[in-house]
Amino acid sequence: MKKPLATKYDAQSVENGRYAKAVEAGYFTAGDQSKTPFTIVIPPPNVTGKLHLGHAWDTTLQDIIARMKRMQGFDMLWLPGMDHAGIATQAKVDARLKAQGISRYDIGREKFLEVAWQWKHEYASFIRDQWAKLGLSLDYTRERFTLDEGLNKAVNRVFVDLYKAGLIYQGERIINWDPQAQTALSNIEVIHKEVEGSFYTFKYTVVETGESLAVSTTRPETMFGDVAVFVHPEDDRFKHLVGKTVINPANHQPMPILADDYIDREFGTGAMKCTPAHDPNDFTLSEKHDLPKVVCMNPDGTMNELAGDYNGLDRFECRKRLTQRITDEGNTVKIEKHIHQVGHSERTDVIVEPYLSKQWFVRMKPLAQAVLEAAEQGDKVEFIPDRFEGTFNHWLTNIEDWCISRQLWWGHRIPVWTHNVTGEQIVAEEAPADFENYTQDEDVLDTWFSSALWPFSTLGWPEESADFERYYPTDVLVTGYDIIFFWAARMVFQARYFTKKVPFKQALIHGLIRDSEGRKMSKSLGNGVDPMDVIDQYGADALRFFLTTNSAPGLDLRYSTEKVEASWNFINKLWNASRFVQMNLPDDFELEPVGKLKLSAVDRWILGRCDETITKVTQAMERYDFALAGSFLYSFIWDDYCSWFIELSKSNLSSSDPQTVRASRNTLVHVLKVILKLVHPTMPFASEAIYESFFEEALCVSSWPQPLGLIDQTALDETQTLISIISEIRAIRAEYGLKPSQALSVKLSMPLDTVRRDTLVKMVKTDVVETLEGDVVSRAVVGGSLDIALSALVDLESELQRLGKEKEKLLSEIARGEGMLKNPRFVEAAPPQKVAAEQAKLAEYQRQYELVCEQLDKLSKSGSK
RNA sequence: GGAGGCUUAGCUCAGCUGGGAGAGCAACUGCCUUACAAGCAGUGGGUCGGGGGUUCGAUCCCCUCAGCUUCCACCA
Repeated sequence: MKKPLATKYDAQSVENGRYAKAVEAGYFTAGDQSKTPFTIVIPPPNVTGKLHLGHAWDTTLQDIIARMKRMQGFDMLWLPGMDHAGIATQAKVDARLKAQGISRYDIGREKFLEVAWQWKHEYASFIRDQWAKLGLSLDYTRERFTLDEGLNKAVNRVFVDLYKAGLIYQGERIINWDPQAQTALSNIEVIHKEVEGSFYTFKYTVVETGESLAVSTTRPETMFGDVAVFVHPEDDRFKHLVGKTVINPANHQPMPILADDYIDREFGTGAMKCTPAHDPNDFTLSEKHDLPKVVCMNPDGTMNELAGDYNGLDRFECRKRLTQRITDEGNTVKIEKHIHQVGHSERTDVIVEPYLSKQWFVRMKPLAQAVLEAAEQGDKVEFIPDRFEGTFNHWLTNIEDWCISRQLWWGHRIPVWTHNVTGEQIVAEEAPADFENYTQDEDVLDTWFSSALWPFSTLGWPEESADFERYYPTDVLVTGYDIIFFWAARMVFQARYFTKKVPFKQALIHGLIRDSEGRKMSKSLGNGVDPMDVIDQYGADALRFFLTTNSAPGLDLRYSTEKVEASWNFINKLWNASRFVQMNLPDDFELEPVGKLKLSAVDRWILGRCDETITKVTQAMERYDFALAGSFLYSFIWDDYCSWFIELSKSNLSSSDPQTVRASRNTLVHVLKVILKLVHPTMPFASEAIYESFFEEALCVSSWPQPLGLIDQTALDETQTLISIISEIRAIRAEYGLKPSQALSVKLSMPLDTVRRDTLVKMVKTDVVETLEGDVVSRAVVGGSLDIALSALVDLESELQRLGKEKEKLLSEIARGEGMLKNPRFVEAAPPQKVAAEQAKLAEYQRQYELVCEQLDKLSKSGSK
């Protein structure tokens, strides 16, 4: 024995210090060229804060795969890293500066970036601490950051190549503008929320005729940017007005009435104001009709000089005052309540302003098309569950150009330089030699632009890199369905274009973690659970087991303290079972191959169950169905190993035959060893701690278990009979209120070898006799029946009642079985095994039925005596 | 307006390609049996959301209705 196990399972003491040792030993470092590589890149967490339960879930899934693959003999690379999270981090750093009374403009770009890097170092170290507490088997020798030098090279290469291929362009278009962060956003960074607003209808006076035209809007403040009013060309109400002029009630300026069949006659008043610089549809319309594009707001969401009196006023305040003024002037027709979807910034949550602005875009159609075409050829990512492939394809099919420039400082600076004098624009990976004559584009790229390159940029691309050659494409990506669009899809099209491959062969998609009432965990609700608190209380293993065995693939998971506790109980159970085994071994015990020992029936039985478990668990885990694997392990460990095998072994362990003792000890240890290997990926700390109290080698780099193939049906049947007898005796005791301490005598219809007989006596205080005096009660058990003297049970009436019920039940079972087997269409159509199984069941029911009838007969006679 | 998911025991959820409904927790009964009382042994509890269909057979496949939920979408 190597080290005795503590008498109590204490997660803290089991986990503390264990991780650092494994990292130092290099167990998680990839690179063994003799093995087949298996690669996972971590979805890089943002350096904005602490990891939440969602991260814990996501990374635990990856760790389980990594640990299993490593044990299965793969050269496992799990590459860690973090994301600079442009807008989010910049907002955090801004907030930190603000707390010191400084704005980023006070200190300037360079100084600001220093502060941001400082922030990054702090949070990176928090995150590494949390990874360690979770026990993630990451290869830190390859850790990357989305803003590090190598990744910057990759970003520049990609930008320049796409630009040269005409797939990146600069254009003046309507983009989603975040007036708080003062930056452009991509479409998916806009969250649409239902908002109750107003639907304003105002009177526009037609100059030529003096009549008034009613026009509706939800955003009156944009009226300062109006350039026309549109009606449908076929709309009889307005046909006569087309070509005439109306007065905009906001600024009293004249503008034309135009016709376009884009207008929906049914909607609103049928007349629409056109604001090209503040609405994407109006923009399109203005292009078609060659109208000016008038911007009436400043980047910070205040009105500009075009708003006259409202110059400098916040857009919403302007809306209020303008509406009041128009009403005062008698030009308001009506104001109705209106529930509609309004875009909010994902990061700052302010209402996004559609805004005309010059930005950089990625032309998405060709890139998406290439992915879809390759997929049709079968070269595609396998999504698990597969329904997410539909989500993914739908998005790619309906994709819009991607706005990639951000008016931020924290990020990859756009590699475009403009000559200070000539205005010549250079797009290049490196600054021009005479860079002092040029000015680099002030903007940075969307964070997701660099994240999209993560699976290959982290491996050294675009340099010739051994890691890239060996570990790319990666094997599986694990991520939540919420970032399929943001991240997974973008990695796929960038990889398709630049590496001609999918970046990962499989994508394992999981759901979102919710609170115990099914609500999303969020800061505003204050219902978030910090994984570190859970670990402090129950240990990382309990958290990991809970997270990964309590959900179906792709579905959300509700956090539940009770279930974490149940997970803890399970680990505790395993701990105690291990202690039992250890207590029954001599100090100099060395595990022998069990195949050569004098195995008892129960030894062989558990070895057979163990083989089965290895196969089922391995299969489930390879399909990433950890919930199923978990339930197999749970019942094998708790029910088969602890409740039955350990209990049944107690008599063998105290046997007078040294060979029986030896076989029993070795089987206990052998199966425990297998169990520890199988649970290790899910509960690395406790399994490793227990393992090292038995064996020298480190569990995490030991080999995955294989079935022994020693199963023989006889041993299984023999033990099943024993189990059945014990269960029946327990049930009888419970039914008749007999004390467990009260000895019973039973007569069996089948022979029982000495070993099993000893076990029976020891476990249920029951003697096996050849003959019983007086009336007996018979019960069917596996492989035969057992008799007990009626006198021992006292209560004849109860037994008769029970037999009556039993008879009813058996009759209905027999009727069902016969009905099925007499149906020629079942016998012909059903698979032969199924038919055979039904026949066997029927025979067994019939056997039991006869036994019950016999009993009833006998007992009712004796009752009437 | 499109697309997905969910509806199974009091609660939270499993149920793999259709072949007699399961787990954890909760409840009830009895046990300190020296690995574990955070435990052991035993028990009860479900017309698998409603209705139709396919099938010898449906929790599972198809249609339909209802409720909950998520994502996508430019309706002024």
